[in-house]
Amino acid sequence: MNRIPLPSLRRLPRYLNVLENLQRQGRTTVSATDVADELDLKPIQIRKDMAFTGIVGKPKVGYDINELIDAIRTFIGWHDVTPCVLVGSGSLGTALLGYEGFAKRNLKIVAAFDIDSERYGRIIYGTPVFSMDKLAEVIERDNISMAIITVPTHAAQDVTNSLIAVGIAGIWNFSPTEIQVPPHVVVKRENLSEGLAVLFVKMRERQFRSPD
Amino acid sequence: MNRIPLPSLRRLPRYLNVLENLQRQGRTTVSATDVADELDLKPIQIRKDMAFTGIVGKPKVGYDINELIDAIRTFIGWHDVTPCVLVGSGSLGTALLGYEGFAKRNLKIVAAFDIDSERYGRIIYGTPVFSMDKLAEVIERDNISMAIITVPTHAAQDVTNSLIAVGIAGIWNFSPTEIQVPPHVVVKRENLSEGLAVLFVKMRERQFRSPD
DNA sequence: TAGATTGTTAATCGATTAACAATC
DNA sequence: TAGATTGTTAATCGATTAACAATC
Repeated sequence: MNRIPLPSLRRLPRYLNVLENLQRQGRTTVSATDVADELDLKPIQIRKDMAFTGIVGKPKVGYDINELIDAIRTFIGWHDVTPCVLVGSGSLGTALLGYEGFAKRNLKIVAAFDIDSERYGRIIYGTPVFSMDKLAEVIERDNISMAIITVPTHAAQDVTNSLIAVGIAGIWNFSPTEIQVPPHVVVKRENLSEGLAVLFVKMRERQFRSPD
Repeated sequence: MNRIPLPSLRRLPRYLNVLENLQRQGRTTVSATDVADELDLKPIQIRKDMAFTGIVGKPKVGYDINELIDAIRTFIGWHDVTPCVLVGSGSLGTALLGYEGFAKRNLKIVAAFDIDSERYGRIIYGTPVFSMDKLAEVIERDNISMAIITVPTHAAQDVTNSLIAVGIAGIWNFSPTEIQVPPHVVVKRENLSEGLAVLFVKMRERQFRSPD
């Protein structure tokens, strides 16, 4: 199977949400049309996307809902617990520490870090906050390969460098800065202003065009 | 000029960040190559994207940096102040109320709302929190057309319905739920699990492939 | 059995990249 | 002036959609 297209990959978690809702309602099978209706997409797109997870459906019946959920979770890597650290325990960092959705996806923030002595030593939503000089120790101890960055712009590159120095392989970057990393490190940007721009322009376009 | 492609639109705020940095350093002109190097993109893509904002550059010289910043900000709609409301003053809502980046883009959260009587009546980072039954009053008073939703999953659709009832045109949805809206309302989802899925799969792919 | 739904192969659509003439 | 950079037109690439045979 080929590498999954990025747009398809982004849709998988949405499918998962829909499927989990249906599962909770007691459904045992689901067709591409069922999912498509829920998300305003076309059934053919759902079938194509699902195929990347390796799931095989049954003509006339659809997909076994448990199998399908399992296939998506396995494909994304949400079946095993992934430990990670969070750097920057400000308001956004705190919000992420308290975000219940991560547990459902088996993401476990084992430790947070901050330079501010007012902040380290505390426990936020069950996660201990350490001073920055404990970073290497904790990451090595728990064999962590992923980090979340929620520090202010001016600190982002320094924090990134520290993380790279201790061997982090993936960074989820919530700071509104383009961090520079070597080619073997994966970065996912999460830049609020991108979403805001999309919303603004879509709203303007909606004003002047017929809604399709 | 045609409608801007979504990927191009998402890149504009990234260009803006780079340009503002260069402007702060005293630069007066910038070439597509300069921006491309900063973001690991190709110059031709930057030129194509910039053209959508209506900016015209000078061969050999590049773009006037002030003009270019202005063109992007005007195109997105970040030149005028946009007032909005935020519904759900939990940890994520609080983080957004404290996010300094919005001021730079002229987004002004004029009021927050919550059903919890422990929360309304307070002021968070300068923004007053009201009870939900004040929603219509505030939105009409300040002529608000945009809302941010940061409520838990189970409340998202109810809140959406209330917002639509009072005439909201655009919703920035941070709750991990697919909300249903009539066709004239624009929604921008901001679903953390999509980003997480992308990061996970990219990290796995990086392990098994040569880094290009 | 008949028809609904899958998965595959082909066609279309849209975004990115390349080529190059125009020009400050 | 010469060469670096723009903007346009064409080519390529990749994702979405359509068509349809296979089948539970």
